[in-house]
Amino acid sequence: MASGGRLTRRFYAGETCQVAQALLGKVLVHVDAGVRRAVRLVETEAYLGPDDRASHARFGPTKRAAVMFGPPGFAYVYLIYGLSHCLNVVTGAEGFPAAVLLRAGEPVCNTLHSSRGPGNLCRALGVRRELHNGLDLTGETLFVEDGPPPPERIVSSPRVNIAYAGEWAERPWRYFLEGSAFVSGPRPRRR
DNA sequence: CCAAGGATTGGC
DNA sequence: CCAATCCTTGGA
Repeated sequence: MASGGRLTRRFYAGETCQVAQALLGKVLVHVDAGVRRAVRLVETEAYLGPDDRASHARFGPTKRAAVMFGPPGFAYVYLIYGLSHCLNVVTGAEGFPAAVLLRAGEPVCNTLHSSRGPGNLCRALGVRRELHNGLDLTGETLFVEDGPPPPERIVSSPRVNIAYAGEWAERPWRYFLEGSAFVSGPRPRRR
């Protein structure tokens, strides 16, 4: 596909951990009332399947998590701690609940705020649950643009703030670009 | 119906 | 370190 074009549903339908890594270096865009707000993604996390004890899908297709059970390429946006919105992209096959949490990006254009951390990333782009949850990411409002592979090395680590998930907390399903100053939380040297 | 707690953040 | 703040979930 042409570099710079929007990612297709086929892209999001891929295996979740691969999609999480493939999103790094790509550009997340929100066309906000005609204003293009964008960041280059530098940190993601995979939430994989109904058995993942860290995933919102662990309780089944509840009202909140229903989007994760739907087709790939849609936005799952939720409110956490009554304060922060978090943006995920639904991945994998329809019926299998999986998503990639977009945790941080480096500012590209018209950002409203720091984009370091999942709540901040949403604030930077003007993404909110009431506006964007369930939105089709192959549309023209909120989408990710394809591009060349990032020059930085991709590093993995356990996911952040999911200690409650028992042994699932150990899975190295957090991915980020090594050396990026825009990555949130703990930054291991390498893996 | 009610209690508990969270895929976070920013301030002390 | 810890409170903010509200929504979601599970259990009575």
